[in-house]
Amino acid sequence: MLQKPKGTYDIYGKRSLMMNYLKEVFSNLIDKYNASYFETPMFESSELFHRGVGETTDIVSKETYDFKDRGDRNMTLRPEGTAGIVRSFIENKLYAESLPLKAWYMGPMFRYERPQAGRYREFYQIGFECFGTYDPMMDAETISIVYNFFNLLGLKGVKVNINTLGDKESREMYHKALMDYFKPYLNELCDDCNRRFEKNPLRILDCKVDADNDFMKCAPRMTDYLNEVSREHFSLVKNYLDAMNIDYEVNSNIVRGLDYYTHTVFEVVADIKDFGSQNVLAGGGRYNNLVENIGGPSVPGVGFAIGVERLLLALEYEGLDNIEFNPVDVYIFGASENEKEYIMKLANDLRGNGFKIDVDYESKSFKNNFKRADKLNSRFVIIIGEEEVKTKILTVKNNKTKEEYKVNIDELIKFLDEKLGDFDED
RNA sequence: GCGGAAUUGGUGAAGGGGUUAACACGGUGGAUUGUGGUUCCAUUAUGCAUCGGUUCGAAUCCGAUAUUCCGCCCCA
Repeated sequence: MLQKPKGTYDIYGKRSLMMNYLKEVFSNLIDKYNASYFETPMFESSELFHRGVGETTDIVSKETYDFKDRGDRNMTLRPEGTAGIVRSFIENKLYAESLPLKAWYMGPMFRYERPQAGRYREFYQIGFECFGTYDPMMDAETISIVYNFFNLLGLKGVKVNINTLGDKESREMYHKALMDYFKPYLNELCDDCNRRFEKNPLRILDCKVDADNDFMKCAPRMTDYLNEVSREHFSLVKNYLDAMNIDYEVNSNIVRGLDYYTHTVFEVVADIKDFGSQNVLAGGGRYNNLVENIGGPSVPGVGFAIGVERLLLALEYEGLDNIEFNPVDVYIFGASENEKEYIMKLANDLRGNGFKIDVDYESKSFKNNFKRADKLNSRFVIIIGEEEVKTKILTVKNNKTKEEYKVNIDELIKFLDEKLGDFDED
């Protein structure tokens, strides 16, 4: 049998309800921040990601879906959302408008990885980016959006971990200090860390293999290498988070795997046992050089991305996924084949007036139809027979209370409006 | 990219070489040709991820492949 590609999944049933629900909740929330919705292509020129995400990152060096199109152009399925939004920001010259500009998106991303629970090759992210301000207020606001979103969903035990990478100058100084420090210990470090030493010595700090070594505990700390500007920035971010009563912890091991971050970086983690690394529900940070690196003017940015599948897992784990299909307002069936025309017209009119209608297409038995009405959770059932067509008095049955009403066809819409109101109060 | 475990219907699953693949839920039809949700009856995998091999005989043993899950790496 043909099956879906490894690491992908189909969206239908409860999952589609949940995803629509998440998008709606987020959309409502983010509107309060005056952000606008973006959709950018799922594939872009490969160069964009090489320049944006970073040539040396794992994501670009070994996880992208690359292909040549029929015009022999190098294309890449987007592995994350930020680069595309930045490209759009530059290409549409949005920097010429009044800044800051806030953007949000939700869509599929693609990474060629070994799948696991909460980790797919095609996966969805909800993301946010803000361009045009260096002010730490925006760092704090960005974090607060994720925090508030998760709270809105009812998620408990959400933790915000923050760190600072400092500006370019601080980062280079720290980089050098780490290399100097670890150099003598190179043969004591694990193979992975030996690779990290060249590429990104920061990552050695959160290595699980070497964590117990004594020399790890005395390693130089970022905070000691921050220049005045970086230190001030970070301390203001913390002040603003405090002002909003957001719980956070400074965790100097948060480094992030994307090259573009400067200053604030953060992760929002769930507290679920056996989730392991999948506990990281969202991550983000500030990127003051990215827009320029991609070929735009020097405009700073901050943003985050939420992993939808992981969020869904966390919601399910905490029992916050009790969502059901909206019930049908009215189920209509006929006593015989002869009423089909009448039913088509009636259903069409009612749908046009905003009611959710389903009907019997197969002229099945009464029993069958009532069973179906129950299955659809239909609030009302209307049975059409010769008598009803002739007298224009319809039999409308409340499917919960079993009460039957005789309603003139002209009064039907008013009747349903009133009676359906009762249901909403439950 | 590396290491490990798993895979039986629409779903949850039992069976670990001997011929009708248990049980439960769900689906469909009926008992009940203008009134259902209970109950009862019937039906629902010539099929056990796929392809090969061993065997008189394979869901069961062996091999390869695919997928899923777990750990590592990395990330959302």
